[in-house]
Amino acid sequence: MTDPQPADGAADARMWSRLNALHAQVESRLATALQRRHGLGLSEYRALGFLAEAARGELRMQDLASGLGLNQSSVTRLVARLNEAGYTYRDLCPDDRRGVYTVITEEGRTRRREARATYEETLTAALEEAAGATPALGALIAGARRSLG
Amino acid sequence: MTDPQPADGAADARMWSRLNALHAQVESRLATALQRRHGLGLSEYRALGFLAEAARGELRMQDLASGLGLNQSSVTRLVARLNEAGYTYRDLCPDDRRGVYTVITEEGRTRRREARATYEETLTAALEEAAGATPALGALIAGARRSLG
DNA sequence: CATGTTGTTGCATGTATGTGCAAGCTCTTC
DNA sequence: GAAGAGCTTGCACATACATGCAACAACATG
Repeated sequence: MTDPQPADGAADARMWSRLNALHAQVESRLATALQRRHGLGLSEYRALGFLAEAARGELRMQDLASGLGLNQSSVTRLVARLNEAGYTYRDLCPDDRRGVYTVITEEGRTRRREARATYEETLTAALEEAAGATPALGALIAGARRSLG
Repeated sequence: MTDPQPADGAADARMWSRLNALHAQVESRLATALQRRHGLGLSEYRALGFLAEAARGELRMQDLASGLGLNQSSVTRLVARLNEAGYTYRDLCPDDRRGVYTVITEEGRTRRREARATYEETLTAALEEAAGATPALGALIAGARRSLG
């Protein structure tokens, strides 16, 4: 089929600008809610999520980095914060002593479970609000739910 | 009409995660391209865009801040960088001496015009690539172009 | 084999930048 | 003046980039 809306630089820029505004607004609300209600940063919450869903609750730094879209040094410090909070601990890789596993603790799982409710409620509310405020965004969000939900 | 994909926390979270990955990847490519080819940060490029399209090429700090999604202090420093580069200059508000206008210079407009090509090409390329790599993202991007382009 | 060489991988650390928050300064308004 | 608005500055933090170190891998040489 022919593309009904072919790629166009200026149009893409306008579209991306809108998407950007939506992204910034939603992420900001998520960050504020998590920080205020659970003392967790957004990257920290997402890291706990990845760990909680990984096999045996552990991941190597590198896998965490790619999952979070952060670079390796950021993850080093992120995990240091999680360790200090008691949500994770380090475990050496037995077969490759260069490797380090970060393992989520029970306390970490609990924290994540609690925060998850906040995250999902805030997210849905923020999306609904944005959709209500701007019809075009409403269409976009509905489409995203259809294709990515 | 009934909503074909009603709001659902877990589904929204999955959707947002995907959107997030797309956002991070595209923004990162834009930032790298602008920095390497024009020595401009993403916020700086966007600030030049807002200024270039504003009436008389000038905006108050506050308006710039809300347009960029940054707070006042960040804009103070952002504008300081643009001023140092010669892309903007300050102009006092004649009727309210608390206010400060940031005005784009000819050099700033030129820089922005040059960088705009890079920005739009990189953006379209990144979107096409993401769309090609993940069918669901392709559908989302097509939908976004339809509703926001 | 054993050993040395070279290059790569996984992570940590130093440094710089961009940003947010809170306090402060100047100016306006009442 | 007192209160508030607009902007700047001091400080703290999260992140990116460059570098360093230790462990591994592949290969050559004896």
